[in-house]
Amino acid sequence: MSARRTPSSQPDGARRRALRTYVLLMRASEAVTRRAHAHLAAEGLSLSQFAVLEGLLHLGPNPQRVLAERILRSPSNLTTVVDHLEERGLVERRSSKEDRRVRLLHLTRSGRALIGRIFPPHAEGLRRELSALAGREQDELARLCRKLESGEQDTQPRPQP
Amino acid sequence: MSARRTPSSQPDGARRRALRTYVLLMRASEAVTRRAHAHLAAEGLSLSQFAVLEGLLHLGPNPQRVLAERILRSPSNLTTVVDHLEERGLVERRSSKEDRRVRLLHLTRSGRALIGRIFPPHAEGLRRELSALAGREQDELARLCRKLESGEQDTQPRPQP
DNA sequence: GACATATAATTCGATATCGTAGTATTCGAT
DNA sequence: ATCGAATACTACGATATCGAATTATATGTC
Repeated sequence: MSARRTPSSQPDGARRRALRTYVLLMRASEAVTRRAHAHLAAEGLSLSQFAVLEGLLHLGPNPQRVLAERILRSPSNLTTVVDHLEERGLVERRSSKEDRRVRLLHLTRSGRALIGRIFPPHAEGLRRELSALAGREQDELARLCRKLESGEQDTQPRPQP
Repeated sequence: MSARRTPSSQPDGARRRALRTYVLLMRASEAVTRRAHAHLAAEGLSLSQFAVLEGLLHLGPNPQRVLAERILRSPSNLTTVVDHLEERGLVERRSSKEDRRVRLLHLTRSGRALIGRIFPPHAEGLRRELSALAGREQDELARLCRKLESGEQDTQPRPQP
């Protein structure tokens, strides 16, 4: 490969564009997150607490590690979050018989009732937020986000001067 | 009830699409953020501390309120973050003469040196992250994110049964 | 079977983060 | 000039969040 594909040697323009795109990505995700989760305060649930309950609702009982990965938080954070959920009687830790290192998280009856009650309006709120985009735009956004997350980059690591 | 514009009565499909799009949006923004800010640990800077320094570098001295809005954090959080930056001698609070409620934040000499040193490689790291997308794709992502942030929604607030 | 390594969860210490309440100051209406 | 509302910041208490170290258990190698 030799033919330059773009009128390159504009690393500065590329940086500016990347910076602008990144700022907008952050603002969008934070704005949607805040608006979509405003209703949680009324239940005394944090975002992470809600996400754990939601995960258990849709995945069934699972080790904390799995939930941590799903909600993009560290294992030590999950310990804290689950402590609080357990104090409120919304989840239970049960030791796994197959692997005794693992504590399987279960929804209690009351936890299931809570998340069952608040998840549908939550999903509706997200639908309303995302309705700023047409269906095709949402799909395009999803496609671009997948590429960004997987992070297949430009392999050339910049020429060292 | 009038002419239906889409083969509607598929609120569930719309919800599922919104949920999927939202999850991917969050995963992309968190993945890029984590990778792009990994270098901050070496400087002992948190993401917010870095963002405040960066804001001061590019905006000049400003009230904490302005920085708080810029980095999407609460005023009370800014107090904490600035406390730590001030302890390290990276920023200074100076009372404004025009409005004595305001504490203008300034970079100190050492703060300016630090952010001046680490910002360029940071911008380069972001460029590399975003290079997973072509320039036009970045612009399209930016456009979609702007629409999402401003949040012009479907005005119809769902029929109340 | 013993042992090094890997994994799941916890503990600990530090900072982040928010909401509420409080203080100082400014602004607007009278 | 005064007073009520708004604004900028801080104080405080609670939870979130992380990284590093720790404990318990599992797994692979010899």
